[in-house]
Amino acid sequence: MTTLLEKDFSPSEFTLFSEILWKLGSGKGQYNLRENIIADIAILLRADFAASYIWDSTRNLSKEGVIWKIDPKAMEDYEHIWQFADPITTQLRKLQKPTFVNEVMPLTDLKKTTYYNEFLRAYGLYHGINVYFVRNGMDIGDLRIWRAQDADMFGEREKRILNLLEPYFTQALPLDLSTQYGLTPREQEVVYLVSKGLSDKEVASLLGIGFTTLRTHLNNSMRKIGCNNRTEMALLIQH
Amino acid sequence: MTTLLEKDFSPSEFTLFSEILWKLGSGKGQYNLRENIIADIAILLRADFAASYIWDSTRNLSKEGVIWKIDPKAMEDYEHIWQFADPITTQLRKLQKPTFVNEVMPLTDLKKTTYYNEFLRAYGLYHGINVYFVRNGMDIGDLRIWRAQDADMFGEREKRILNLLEPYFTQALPLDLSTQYGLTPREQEVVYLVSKGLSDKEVASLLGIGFTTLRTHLNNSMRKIGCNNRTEMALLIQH
DNA sequence: AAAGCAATCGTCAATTTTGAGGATACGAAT
DNA sequence: ATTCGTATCCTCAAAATTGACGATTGCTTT
Repeated sequence: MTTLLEKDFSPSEFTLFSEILWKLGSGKGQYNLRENIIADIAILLRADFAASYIWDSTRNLSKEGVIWKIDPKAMEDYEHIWQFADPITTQLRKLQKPTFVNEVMPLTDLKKTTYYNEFLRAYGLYHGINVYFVRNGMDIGDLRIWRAQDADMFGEREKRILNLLEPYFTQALPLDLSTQYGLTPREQEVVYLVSKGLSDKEVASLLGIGFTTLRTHLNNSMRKIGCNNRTEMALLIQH
Repeated sequence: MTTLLEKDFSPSEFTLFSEILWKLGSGKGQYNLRENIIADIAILLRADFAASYIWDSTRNLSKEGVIWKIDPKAMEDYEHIWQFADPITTQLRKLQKPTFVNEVMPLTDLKKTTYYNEFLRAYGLYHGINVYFVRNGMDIGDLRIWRAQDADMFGEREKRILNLLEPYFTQALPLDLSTQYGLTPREQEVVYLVSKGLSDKEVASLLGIGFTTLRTHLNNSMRKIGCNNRTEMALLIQH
């Protein structure tokens, strides 16, 4: 484990760091963990913008974006258009450790790309540091942190922090029920609600579908996940 | 939340602190959390001895002791004899915040007691700092940290650390099913196994009791705990 | 046009879980 | 000696869960 330096944190940053570790520990496997933590991470890294995606290896694309101080339109644009012309993410992902964007492509080269001129620059994303989390060979989420043009570049401090947090994230990020078990969107909703302790009838009425439909989804889900009963499933999903 | 000072930690202590927060978060509700964490806490507080008990308010005594570098005989003596002649614990518990032993009784006074001369001194427990964790008005566990006679007294550093950790502990320590819900020993076993995802039949055969007996225990437990179904119970127990 | 997938609804039967009673035996406490 | 709590077992019934099928619709991909 990388050792942080004492000067890496101000007292309030130290508290923030404690809170992040707490959230990563106690929110382990929690569905909206990335939403809950992205702002803290960004502030701790003294960043101006932050995003987090999950890589869907079956469809070869980034999905389920979570953003902080980034224009929601940017996320939409990225998910629909720009990720397919993104010249840096593929390489950054391969490294599987905190990496500056300029380590995989010098800024001078990046500036020549349409991706930079029409996407990154348009939304003020200038200095970048990314990290991709992998568990059992499966991508389970990433962090893409940016600073504005007038800010300093990210430095070793930010790498040290992300290195330290990396194993915590890797353990804490929830399974992606879609890519891990091949659950359809509807099946995921069903599994999520059942795993909260609701009865079949309650879930069916919550989702506004028939009881028999719910039973079909739940049967298929349990078979895919490989659980013998709903309690096992709840423990697996909620950790 | 108390803010730690940068100088409170060496780099390795900082790492240790991170690990403690991680354990408190990820081991939330875990049965043997105190065993898992007491050594880390003691080392972080630069202590020589450490113990942790749970207060049973129905019987008015400390139980389920967990110790670090303390003679097991000391724990036995304390649980059976000395806790009933302990002049400091009651007062320390009332304060419900990290407190030095000499804040509730000056060392000169303490030294006049049999408790000191025949118990504390016999086992080398000289400078003490205690903290008692309370959730929903229920005692859920404590920390009793000691240094030897030749060591320095605990100081504000240790108070700051314990103050910071206090809310984490309060959330992380498991419920005591006996004192919190009045579960009998057998009911606790049943609840624990059912909450692991086992079926009624499996639990019955594991415990070597009849199915109907198990059903009785489980019915009584669920009523006492106030859960609507076993999934809810599993989530509550296992977090 | 055909095949495949997701979401919906259905039946039928077996199994498990939950609820509401009551009963006996044993040991500890009053 | 009686009460109390714990553990054990019982019946009967209702409700919920699980398993194994099939079937339709609409949408996407080939």
